[in-house]
Amino acid sequence: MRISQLSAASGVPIPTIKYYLREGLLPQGEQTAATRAEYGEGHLRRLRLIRALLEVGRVPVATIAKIIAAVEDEDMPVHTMLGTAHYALAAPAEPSPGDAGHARARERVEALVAGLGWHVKSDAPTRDELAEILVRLDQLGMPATDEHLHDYADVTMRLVSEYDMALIPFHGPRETAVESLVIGTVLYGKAFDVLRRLAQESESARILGT
Amino acid sequence: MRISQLSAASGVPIPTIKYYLREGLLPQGEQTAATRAEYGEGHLRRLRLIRALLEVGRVPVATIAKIIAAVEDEDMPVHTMLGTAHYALAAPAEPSPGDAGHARARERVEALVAGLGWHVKSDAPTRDELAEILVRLDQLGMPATDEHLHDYADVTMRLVSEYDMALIPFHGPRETAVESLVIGTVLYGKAFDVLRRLAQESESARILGT
DNA sequence: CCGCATTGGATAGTCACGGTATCCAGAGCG
DNA sequence: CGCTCTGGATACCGTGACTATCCAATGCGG
Repeated sequence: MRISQLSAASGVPIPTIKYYLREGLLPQGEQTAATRAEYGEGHLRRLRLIRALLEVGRVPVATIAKIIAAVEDEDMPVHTMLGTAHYALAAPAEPSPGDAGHARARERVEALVAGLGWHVKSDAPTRDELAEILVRLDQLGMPATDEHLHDYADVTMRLVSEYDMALIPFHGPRETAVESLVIGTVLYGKAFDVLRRLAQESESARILGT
Repeated sequence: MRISQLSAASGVPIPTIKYYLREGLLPQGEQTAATRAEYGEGHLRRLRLIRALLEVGRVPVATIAKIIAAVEDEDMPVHTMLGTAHYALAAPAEPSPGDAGHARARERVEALVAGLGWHVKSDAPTRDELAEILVRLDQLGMPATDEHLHDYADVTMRLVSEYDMALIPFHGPRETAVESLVIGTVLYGKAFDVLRRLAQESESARILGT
């Protein structure tokens, strides 16, 4: 498959494919001559993953590049690779950590994670991310209660272990494992978000009786 | 409170506050002289809301402006205002709707919503948003099962009605109602997302035995 | 075997977004 | 009475994700 066919099959313009090649999101095609390269099914599949992450997940190109780099580093053990990919998907750290409110919120997060018995690294950026949200909710006068958080967390864990993680072939090829993880995190995460908004509309309509 | 104090109290630079005033995110202060205006608690509160939506929710400035405009249009009934605000938070429509895959996915969404007995307007953008995600999952070879979607939906509805909607003062002042709705949608939505990623890390660690 | 479209590769330009920076003239405070 | 602050207007900037242009080397169709 030449680049024009890859473009036609994926719906992605040629200049954009070249851009992805430059940024390392797509592996180079197999060179057949100085000015000719061949692309395969893997490229098409990768392209679909990239577009889904960009358009549905709004994941920055630079973040996708980091994940791809981890996949392609054959020396990296699978669990390290998955951890790298996972953390890359966290929201970039806000400048806020450093004040007193954040430190207090951070402690609430520690207590929550410990209380649930979850195995989360103590330097996981996700912890700060959650703490930051708690700070904002406090500032806005709608603090989250411990009960609320616990209930959310319990439900989340059940769904994650029942569906999302069950789909991941941890012991298959590196690329497939990371693909499943990323799809589980980003696309199913988004699906959940949309379902939430659908449920909100429905409840709102019911309450207001429209 | 003058603009410099508002800036100091909120941590938002003066030029940025002026920018928000220009964009209509923040109401004008009360003019006390040709070159002097007074800002109040409401402005500070509004600023905190704006920053939370921007920084945590990554909601575009233009979207926030639309929501504010609906709040300030006193002629608009509360349920219309809430609907406007809610739809503004949906992801901007992708160019994809129009092909066969999307139409089929859209039918699955109709069936799901109908099966759940939810009251969601038939032209809600949220429906297309969910359909689009289903299309991507199919293309990526990880289609969502009906059981999966149903389970996600049931859980979501329980949490939404038990917590998110319970917090909204539907019959209070317009501004407060929309604020609660938006916070419920955006900030709690984000909190859920982060909890999901925490749960995934924990499960992944458990399975890989690290 | 020739000519013109296609290819890979490199470089530069574009557009949207969310701010920043600069300027200005009129207050007001010390 | 001068120095700072204010509101208002306009112009500029940095990032991110492309998109356009050029170029020389193919290579296929006739």
